Amino acid sequence: MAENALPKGYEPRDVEARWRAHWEENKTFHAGPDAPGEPYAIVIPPPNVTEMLHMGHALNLTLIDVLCRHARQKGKNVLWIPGTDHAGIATQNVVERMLAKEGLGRRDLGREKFVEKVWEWREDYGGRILKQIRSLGASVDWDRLRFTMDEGLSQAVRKVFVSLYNEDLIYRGKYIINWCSRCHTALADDEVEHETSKSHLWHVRYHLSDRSGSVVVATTRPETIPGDTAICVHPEDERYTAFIGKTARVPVLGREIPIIADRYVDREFGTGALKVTPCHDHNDWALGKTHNLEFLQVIDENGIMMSEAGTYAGLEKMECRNRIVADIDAAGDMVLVEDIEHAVGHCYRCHTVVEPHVSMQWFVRATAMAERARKAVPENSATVANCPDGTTEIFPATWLKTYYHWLDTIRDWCISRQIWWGHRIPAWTCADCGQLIVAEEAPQQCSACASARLEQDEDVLDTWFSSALWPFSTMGWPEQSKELAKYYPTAVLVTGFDILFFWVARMMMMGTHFMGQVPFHHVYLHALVRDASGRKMSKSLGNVIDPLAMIDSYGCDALRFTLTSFAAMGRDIRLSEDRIEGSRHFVNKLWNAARFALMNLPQNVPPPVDLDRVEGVHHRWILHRLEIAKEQMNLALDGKSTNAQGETISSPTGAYRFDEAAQLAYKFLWNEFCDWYLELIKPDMQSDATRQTAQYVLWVTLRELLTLLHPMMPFVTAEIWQALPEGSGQDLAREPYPQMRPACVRPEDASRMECIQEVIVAVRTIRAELGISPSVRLNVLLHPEDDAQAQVLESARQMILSLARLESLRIGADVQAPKASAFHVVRGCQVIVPLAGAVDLESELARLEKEMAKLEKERENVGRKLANESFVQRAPEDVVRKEKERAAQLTDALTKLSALKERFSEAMREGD
RNA sequence: GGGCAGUUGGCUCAGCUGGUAGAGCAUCGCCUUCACACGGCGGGGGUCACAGGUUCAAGUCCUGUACUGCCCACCA
Repeated sequence: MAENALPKGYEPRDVEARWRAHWEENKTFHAGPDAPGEPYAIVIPPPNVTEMLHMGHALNLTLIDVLCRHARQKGKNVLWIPGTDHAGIATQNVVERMLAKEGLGRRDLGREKFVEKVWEWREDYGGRILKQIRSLGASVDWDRLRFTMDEGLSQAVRKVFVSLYNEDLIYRGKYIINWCSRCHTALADDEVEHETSKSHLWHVRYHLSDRSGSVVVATTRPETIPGDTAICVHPEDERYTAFIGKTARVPVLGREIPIIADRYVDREFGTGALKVTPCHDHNDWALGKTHNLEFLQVIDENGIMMSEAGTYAGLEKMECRNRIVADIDAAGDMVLVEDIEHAVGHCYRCHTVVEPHVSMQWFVRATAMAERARKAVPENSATVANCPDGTTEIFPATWLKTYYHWLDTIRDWCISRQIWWGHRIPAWTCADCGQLIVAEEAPQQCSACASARLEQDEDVLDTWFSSALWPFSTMGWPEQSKELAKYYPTAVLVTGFDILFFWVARMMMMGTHFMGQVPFHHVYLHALVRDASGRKMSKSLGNVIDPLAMIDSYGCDALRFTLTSFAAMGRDIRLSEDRIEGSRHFVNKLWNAARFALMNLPQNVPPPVDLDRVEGVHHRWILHRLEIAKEQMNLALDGKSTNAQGETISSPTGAYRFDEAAQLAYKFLWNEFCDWYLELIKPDMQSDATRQTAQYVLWVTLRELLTLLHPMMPFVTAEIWQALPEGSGQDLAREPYPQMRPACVRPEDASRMECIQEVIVAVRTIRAELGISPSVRLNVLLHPEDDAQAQVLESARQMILSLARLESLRIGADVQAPKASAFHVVRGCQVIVPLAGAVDLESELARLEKEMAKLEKERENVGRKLANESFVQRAPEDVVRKEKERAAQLTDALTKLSALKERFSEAMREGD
């Protein structure tokens, strides 16, 4: 025995720290366009610099890492670009909060100073998330770390802005947008989250100016009444047709407004009459435009009533609401106050209620770009031919419709933000002549009047504007870099479905427009991580499971394995700590299996034996199972594999089946390698005649098994690998995927081994159910079905003796079962366990009867099927054949068992 | 109002092209067997949400219902 040894317990903390450092120092994951291999690139979904690592990141990074490490094993040229997002509003909020503690506001500092502060903050804290990415073992290329505000990426942003402007795809204008009065900025439509909340529908009477009558309108926002510039009714609504063209007076304020008609009005809702406030409602804005109404702004960007609101000027809007409701009520014009539930928009960053607000903003004209992005994701392979930009496939395909729908109904994208942290809009206005100049670099003088008094636009761009360029801006665009030539389009984008619109769709739009090529071939959308009862993890609920704490308690591999095994497509992940603990047990199992192997392996590489012709049914079996595992792992991750005949086969369930990959690894390691193979070779290790073969097969199997597991659990596998003979000092992360060994695929041998296993299980079952102590060594008789089976069992004599814990084993057609024996029939082989006096015969009889009843029931089912003529006629031949075989098998087993039971009953009678 | 998922043992989930219901955890019994008690061996536990339909055969395909969750949406 060798002195190879691993410590008794696996200590993830030390091991992980060592490998993390090793991989980084050796630049193991550095990639470059000149290296060989088919390109395989992935860009990280850049976390916000402000963020701390949460389970969503952990899942995302783990899945990407599994793909990257697997692709590297397959000899691909793998580039994984890491980076972070400047996250405009979020980061500005964080720094503002920090300043607030010192009693400072951003305006106290001024723009320049404030932005400086943010950069300082980023210097101090921006590295946190990067460190946390490291702790997960993500195999990114750290030499290519990017930040959306890097000079290179900022240049890309300016270039894109200017090009789109010159193509008339970016324009500036005064429009109604979503305004967050807390963040003090415009928001894009999808940055507004709608939530239903309880409110009231106020029915307010508006008197006609000519005193001929009144119209009651229903509103959810009485505070906007001062901004009313019309009342709108449906043109065919008999209740109101007489009023159309007349004027009415705004309650309390008394201003005169027209009554107009538009088919937009829903006659069923409220009173069927609508007050129109063009400056404070999106719909009313549109109505105001078509009907050429007055635009009257009464609420300012801080949510305070403006001078146009008359007596209400200066009030906060909610206060105004209360006052105006009271005043209308006092005037006797509040007809009804209804309780309703309706959707109210909130800021996705700070959750403040969003106010429709009219202001000068920049927009991207989205329709044409959206159409191109849509076309690049064909519905089926038939339409692939018509895709000049290449194609992107979305996994799981259930998201396809959602993607289409969003692009089909897209509206122009508001890209300007009234904050200071971000890419400042490259547009200047001439203070003298008002000329607008859009340019990549600051112009020296006005292009129209040559004035030098140019003022840059105050706004910055939406954060998603720069992240939309991420797949190519990180590779050096607008330079025609070697990276772009080699790695673009990237292989796959892995991200959560929650940013399908924010990010994925916009990358598709920008990628197709500027590169003429989709940014990625595949999009894999993973689930959200929830808590054990399905709730979203949030600090306020206190149900957050911190990945770093989990890594600390259970090890990174345990966390990674848990996330991988949970990542079934199209389903949210309900994570609980005991699942992670369960995975730690798995990691530990591997560790201990490796310890056992090392105790039994020589110091050096064991002398090879010819695996294609290796003796020993258990060796042949494990090698067969190993081949299957290799194939299955490919199928699960790539969706395709090469089989023993060298043909390409594809998985019916497609690629990115992380859950399948994990389960496969789990079963192979635990249920096959540990439960059976390691036990089976223990006797081999005791004898010079068998040791060498066992050592070699063990060594090969363990090495390949480690390779298969490595993408999911890189640390523990790397640690074991370097302790193995020939692994010492080497890095598993650089090891290729094990070659297929077609000659080792031998289903007949696997079947023989299964027969042996079933015999062993039969003895164990008898022992357990009859309460025979494991320490009692049994004498067992086997009466095989035929000579071939006899030979198989004979060859496995040592294994059966060992695993079933036997004193002696007799195999033969001539064995005579003592009357007082326990029985089982396995594949036609009678398994006979003679019972010593101490055993309770009654319980054996009960056990036997239970067993027979089970078989009897099954035989009935099968019999019924075969008796059904239409089954025999219509079912496929091999299904019928299988059923017939099964029937014969059951009959045989029952015949044998009832004969044995007869003898057994005799024994009991004699015993009495 | 539209769209999309989900509903399988106590819990969390697999189940591909329809052919005798699986796993992990939990549970019960036995076991300190020289890799592992973070372990070993064996057992118990499911009318696959409900109702129809297609089929020789349905957890698996079709239709409908119920419940849960998510996304989208400018009915004030």
